[in-house]
Amino acid sequence: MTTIIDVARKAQVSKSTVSRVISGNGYVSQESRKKVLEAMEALAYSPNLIARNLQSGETKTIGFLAQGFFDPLGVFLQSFISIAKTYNYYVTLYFTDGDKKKEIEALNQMKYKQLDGVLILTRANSWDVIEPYSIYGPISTWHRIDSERIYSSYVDHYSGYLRSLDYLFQRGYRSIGHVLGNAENLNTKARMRAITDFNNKHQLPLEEKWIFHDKTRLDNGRSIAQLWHELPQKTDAMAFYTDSVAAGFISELQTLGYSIPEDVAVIGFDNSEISRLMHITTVDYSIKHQAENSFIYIHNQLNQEKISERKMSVELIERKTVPINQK
Amino acid sequence: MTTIIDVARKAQVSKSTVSRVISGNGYVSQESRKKVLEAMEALAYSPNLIARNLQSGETKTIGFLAQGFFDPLGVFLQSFISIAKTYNYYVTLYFTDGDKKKEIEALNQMKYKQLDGVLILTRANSWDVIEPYSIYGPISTWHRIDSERIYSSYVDHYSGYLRSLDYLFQRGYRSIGHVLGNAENLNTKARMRAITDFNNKHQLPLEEKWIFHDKTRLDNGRSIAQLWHELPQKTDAMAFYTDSVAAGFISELQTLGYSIPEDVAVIGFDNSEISRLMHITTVDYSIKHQAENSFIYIHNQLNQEKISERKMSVELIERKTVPINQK
DNA sequence: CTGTTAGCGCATTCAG
DNA sequence: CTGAATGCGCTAACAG
Repeated sequence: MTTIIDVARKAQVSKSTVSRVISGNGYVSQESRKKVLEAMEALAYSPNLIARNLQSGETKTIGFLAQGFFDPLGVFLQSFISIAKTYNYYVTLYFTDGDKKKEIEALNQMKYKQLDGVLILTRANSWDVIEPYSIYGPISTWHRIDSERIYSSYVDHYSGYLRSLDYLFQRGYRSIGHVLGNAENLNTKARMRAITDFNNKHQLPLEEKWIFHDKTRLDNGRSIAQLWHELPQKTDAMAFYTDSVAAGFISELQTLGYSIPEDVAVIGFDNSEISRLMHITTVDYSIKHQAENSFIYIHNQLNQEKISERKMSVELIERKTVPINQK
Repeated sequence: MTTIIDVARKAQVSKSTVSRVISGNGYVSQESRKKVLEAMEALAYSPNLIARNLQSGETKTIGFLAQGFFDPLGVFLQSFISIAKTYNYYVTLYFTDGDKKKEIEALNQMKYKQLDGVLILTRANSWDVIEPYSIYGPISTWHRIDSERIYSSYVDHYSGYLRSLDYLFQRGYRSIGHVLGNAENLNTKARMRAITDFNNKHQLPLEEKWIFHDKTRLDNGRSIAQLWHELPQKTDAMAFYTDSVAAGFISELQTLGYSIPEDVAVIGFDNSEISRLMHITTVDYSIKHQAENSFIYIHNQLNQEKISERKMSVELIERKTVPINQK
């Protein structure tokens, strides 16, 4: 392996001079520069970034934590990596499988100086446990949390969900079921408020048994389909907190012999690829921008030059799973 | 930041002793060990991994290169990360967007000592360009290539595809269209051979216009649906090289007013989540095992202790898009 | 069993 | 404009 010293020797200069031409810091005469460049070329020299990292104290890499693979992750990840690359950051992935220890290990990589910052897509530990790690480096997430120390690129799920419900109402649906995420999640709470306000506005009763909590997300809505199937009095529409779960719900109901949307209308959330493929009406809230903002926060904490945040937006995407109600 | 020296000072020993208790190499008396452990605790010391990496010359991280996000990537990635973690490796992701320069940059990270090895899921450059980088570290891929220097965890696409075609034949289909990947890809060539042999065996004519090459993969089969729609004489079945393209094909045909499988039967490949959701009959060839084998190769190149490879298998998954042909 | 010494490869003072 | 010296934090070889 050729090092800076080999280059220096070959170019007949000191290694500091070589270092200067590589980094571009400091003055170097044309002549010296030329000699160094030639020597580098001749020796096929390439810098050892570990050494540079040790010196600078940073690795230019950001950890991306998620429990595992689920649908919106793809879009988020791709946008995140893309913007990170633009600003010369790398992204390393940690799947925790919901294991708290694994998550802590990943968080600790900041302490060990392996990671400059961390993005949490889906967490395993409670925020109280995670928060203290922010002393080792910036942490951001797309979940809605109230914290001074963790950035949240959340969108307004209250109004987003209300948008879905109003749309169902306009199209003639009155008995609406809800599939929400983990009850402790603030996004879920925002949706719960939307449900309450929606029911009050339209004088609809709140049916507790029509609210489902999909805690695991693992079976992608299949179990929810079973529960719906066993419902004595079925809803004529179902609103979901995420497309992949809506997709699994539809898929399973079809297996059980139902037709969608004839037997039940479905509205998703995320506008992910699966919703496009399965013609599911959904809500787009720009995961891309969220990913970018999450990165921007981390970047701005780490660097002097600041990037400005992207604007968020929410949009309803009409497809085929919410026709006008004929019943 | 507290370093090994602070700990040594506090514990009243030399830094080598501290290093010994951390790494577990060499002998340390109970007494010294105890003092060191206490000091570490008291100072909340944690090792700087960059320094360790500089010393060892490796980073324990593997680059995962892909053009961008597409369906089977999720399963592959998850399995890959999972096994990598088991052997204490990290995975950093590089999306090339099909840009050759970006891919080279990523490959160069091995030269810069930032990456110990590289997995290529989908490439941008030709293999001839990629191969020389193997001098900097092990490279593996799931594509089928003939190379001494790049490992290929491919499965036998010839027999896998023949399996699909025989299944279609058994179920009564005689006019079969094919959607294949890039024509230069060896997997594609294997499938072409399967088509030829299949046609010969059953005395079916080879219809060139029924063979489609999906070069981009970007629109997920939508354009193929258009082409099929414009076919003067339509096939009664379509076989695909990957599920996501089959899914897009179905989705687009539905938009055009067709019914699947009534108007055309569809068989996919990969057994990915999307095929399960959309009830697409497909072939499972254990992406998980491929991911594991890809990692195992890299690991074995890098380490003394060898892990043994996983066995591969191919299995047909019957779902709803290939009913018995009634026509 | 332990301390001293010498690097790993590079960047950055500080003189000159 | 350039070289010598120092250090980033840790590991490993070598004496003792």
